[in-house]
Amino acid sequence: MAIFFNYRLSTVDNQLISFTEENYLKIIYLLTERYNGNEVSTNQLAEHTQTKAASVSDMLRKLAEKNYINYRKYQGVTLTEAGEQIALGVIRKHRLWEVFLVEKLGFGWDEIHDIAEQLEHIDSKELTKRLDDFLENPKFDPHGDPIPDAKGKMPSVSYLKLSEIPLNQSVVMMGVSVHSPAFLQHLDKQQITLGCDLKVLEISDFDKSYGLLLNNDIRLFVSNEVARNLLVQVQNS
Amino acid sequence: MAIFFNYRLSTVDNQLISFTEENYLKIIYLLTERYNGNEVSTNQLAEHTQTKAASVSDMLRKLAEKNYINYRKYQGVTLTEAGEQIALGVIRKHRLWEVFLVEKLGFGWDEIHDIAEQLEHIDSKELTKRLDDFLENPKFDPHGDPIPDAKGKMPSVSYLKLSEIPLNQSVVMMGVSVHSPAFLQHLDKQQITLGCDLKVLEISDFDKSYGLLLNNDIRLFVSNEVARNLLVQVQNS
DNA sequence: ATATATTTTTAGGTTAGTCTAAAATTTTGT
DNA sequence: ACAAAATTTTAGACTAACCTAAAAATATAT
Repeated sequence: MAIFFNYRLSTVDNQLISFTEENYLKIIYLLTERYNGNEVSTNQLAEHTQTKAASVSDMLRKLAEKNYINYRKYQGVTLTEAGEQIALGVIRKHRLWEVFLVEKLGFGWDEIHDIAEQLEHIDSKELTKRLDDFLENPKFDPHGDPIPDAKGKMPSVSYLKLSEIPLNQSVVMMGVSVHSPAFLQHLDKQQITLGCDLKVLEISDFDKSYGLLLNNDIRLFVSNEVARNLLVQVQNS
Repeated sequence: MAIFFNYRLSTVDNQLISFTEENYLKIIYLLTERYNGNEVSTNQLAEHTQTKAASVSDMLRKLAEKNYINYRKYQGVTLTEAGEQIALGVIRKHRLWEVFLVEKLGFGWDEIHDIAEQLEHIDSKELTKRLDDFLENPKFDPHGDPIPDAKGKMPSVSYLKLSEIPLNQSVVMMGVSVHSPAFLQHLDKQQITLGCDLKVLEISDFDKSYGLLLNNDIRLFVSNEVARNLLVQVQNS
């Protein structure tokens, strides 16, 4: 009765949990967050897990049995406290490894997602702790996403979309709501980086694109789609 | 037909290969090395994979079909060139991550094995390359084992057991042939570390234990078993 | 040299996580 | 408000990797 190395003990309840289960819980957390706490649907999960709805249904039954999710048939799911703790543990590891990849190994922010998807499942409390210290306890990952703390608490952030900011209001770029390499590389090309200063000077009547002032210096236009996926904060005095 | 994340493309032949298959190939490599190129038996593999002989037989059939091993029923196995390349890739990652854990995160050499067993399966050529550079291209891991190069070549080393060294011959401690935490901690307590100087002053008639001079300074006795598992090299002039 | 012991393989079964096809439920549009 | 469309679940199958029990092959010991 060998215990496979893709099974590990959850820190929450000492049950065995697999890579696959961890992945589902992580995705449920992120989708719940994205849709303001609403239930996540089977089809959404199928899309994000790259499987079929039927497979998701099976897994939801299993996760519900283990009390990681609240599940009423046909009504979508939310995480229980136990499920959320597991999800946050995985997300913490994912984001810490992303910091490692960028800060220590010199990867670009567009290259790290797939590697972090693997590293997030490495199971060692001590490793996570030491990695966190080695990185000097970062609070945000290279995309500006907050890193949950060791106790399983996600810091709350209050970012706004650039598209919601009034004209001529100076803001700081804090994050992105899309992580695709194409989007991130597109930002790189225009030197839009985390921490840069942005000001919306105009919104074009023609195509709703945004005329920006970057770092009080450079004028450029970005598409409406870009503006909706840039997360910013008003200058803290 | 989702492709699981515990399957990845082998660099050798573009076939899909699982964690489990990688593990078998790694273990076959290490056992073949330990027993001077002799075939590895089903029972040996069962012991090291923590499974039953019947399960090993199944896997051997599968690995033989994929041409990773040379397998004649009842006669044990050796690796093919393709199998060896995969094994060396895994061992390279294992040993690089061990260096990382000790040199960058401050783990003890007795604490790293289980974590490296997980990290060795992370699949990213670029990550391995950058990690290697970050660690300044180490040639040996924290136990003194040589690290295969990126081309899949294992450096040859010529270590001798301390138990094979003539009396009063000064040698340098280069490695250990057992990696158990208990053994490594035992060495720590006596300050026997990689790179230290050793000289056998006497072998006790009473219990065949070894009287040593450590760093031309400290006298101590170690058991015969310890002496047989210390790998050393005669001072290179 | 042959009987006995050991090792290895085969046969038949289990579980996790996937699939397709069909049935059940919910949502949408008029 | 009900028919049609969309979503979700169930039923039945498949594969990888494991298991136990039994059969086959090899090694050992007198």
